[in-house]
Amino acid sequence: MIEALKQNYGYLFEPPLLEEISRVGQLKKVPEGFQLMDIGEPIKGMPLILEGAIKILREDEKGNELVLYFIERGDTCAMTLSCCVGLAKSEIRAVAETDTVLVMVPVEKMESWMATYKSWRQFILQSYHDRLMEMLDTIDSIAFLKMDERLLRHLRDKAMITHDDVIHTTHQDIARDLNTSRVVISRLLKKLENQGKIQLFRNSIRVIDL
Amino acid sequence: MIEALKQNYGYLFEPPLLEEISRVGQLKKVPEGFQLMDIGEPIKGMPLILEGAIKILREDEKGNELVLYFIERGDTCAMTLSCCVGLAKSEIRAVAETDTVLVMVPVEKMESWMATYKSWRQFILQSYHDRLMEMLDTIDSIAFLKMDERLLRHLRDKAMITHDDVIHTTHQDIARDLNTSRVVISRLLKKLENQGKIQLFRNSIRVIDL
DNA sequence: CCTGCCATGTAACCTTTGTTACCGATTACC
DNA sequence: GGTAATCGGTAACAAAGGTTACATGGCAGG
Repeated sequence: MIEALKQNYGYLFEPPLLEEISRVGQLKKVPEGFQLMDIGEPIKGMPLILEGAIKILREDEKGNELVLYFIERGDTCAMTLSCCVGLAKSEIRAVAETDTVLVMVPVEKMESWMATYKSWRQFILQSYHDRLMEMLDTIDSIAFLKMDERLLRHLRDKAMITHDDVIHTTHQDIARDLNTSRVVISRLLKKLENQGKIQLFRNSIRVIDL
Repeated sequence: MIEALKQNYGYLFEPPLLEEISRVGQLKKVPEGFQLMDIGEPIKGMPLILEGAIKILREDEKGNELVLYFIERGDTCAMTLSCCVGLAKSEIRAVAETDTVLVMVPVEKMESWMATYKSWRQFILQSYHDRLMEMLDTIDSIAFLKMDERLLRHLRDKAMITHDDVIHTTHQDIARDLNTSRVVISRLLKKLENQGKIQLFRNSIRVIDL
């Protein structure tokens, strides 16, 4: 584990911190689709991603969902940090977007490392910053964009995250991610295909206009 | 200034920190409507609010606006913190919602106080947490609610912030805050009035259903 | 007191998005 | 191979929200 940590976080953390992380952290490998955390669940630990990507979702009382953003290798989930400060239950759902390897760090360490390690402090602040900016992006999308542009943006994000211009998904799944209906997504996808921006297949979509 | 600081932040900060703030901070009184910060502007300092309230807005390239949230006495703007970490320019606009008194702290102090004062560290983390939660609220509103519910929520927020169930504003202003058109707002306000939830006057609205 | 601006109300119409229904094609599974 | 479930295309319609246009009435400033 220490090697993988060094590889992904070596440029961020000083050696003693890396060592501490590898001592108290718990390595976890999860398959695509695995739910790492749900709304209302108590926060057990804080994830440091070594490989893969995680999709962060919000849900309302009626079960409507919305993707907030993705986190990738080198990232952590600021929402988790955040919950350690205030209430101890999660406000979001986290689902592995691809097969993912991560280290879970117990939440108790957070505060103490904040005092001890400057690099940890900076990492936490940087994470908060990154997540706030992603939230702003999300707000921009849903507040200012029409569904077709949101859809294209979502497809680009997914292509980016998986490092693959072919996205393996269904119209129904996309509809859930964007909190709309399958029919709307099919309609708009067909339009985007006619505009030459994507290419449609059964169970997959190629993004041309990246 | 030190008295006002003590009154609003005394329960948060230890005396030496309060003293440092009052030494390096700059007291500022601004009238309602005053623009404290704009998008793209470099961040000069970090505001600690002593009295009043500030409206935080987002704008896209086409000039469409959207209110993100309000900050009040005892709050600071995490977006400002955030910008100190990454880029030094603001992603948001800040406008005084009421007459407001605040202390501007130079951004250089942020990092050093983080190492020195535990209470500062906790305050910063708590602020980040609060702001993330407000952003989640905003996302919930625009993603899951219809315009009439968003409108009612906005009116309640404004009433809360000003501690007054009579809101002094115009339909046009509300439309700008919610990124929609005046006609839509007038239509929905009339509907809310017919439902007995509000009462309409020229240049003001009384919120009944708080 | 007159004039012009601003705030509001309302009608008519259009666009975008959501809903329901039904179809054929593909795939998984027995 | 047959059958049920899933996936995607499409039509028809409904609802929400955005746009344009115009009327009324208050109010400020001359």
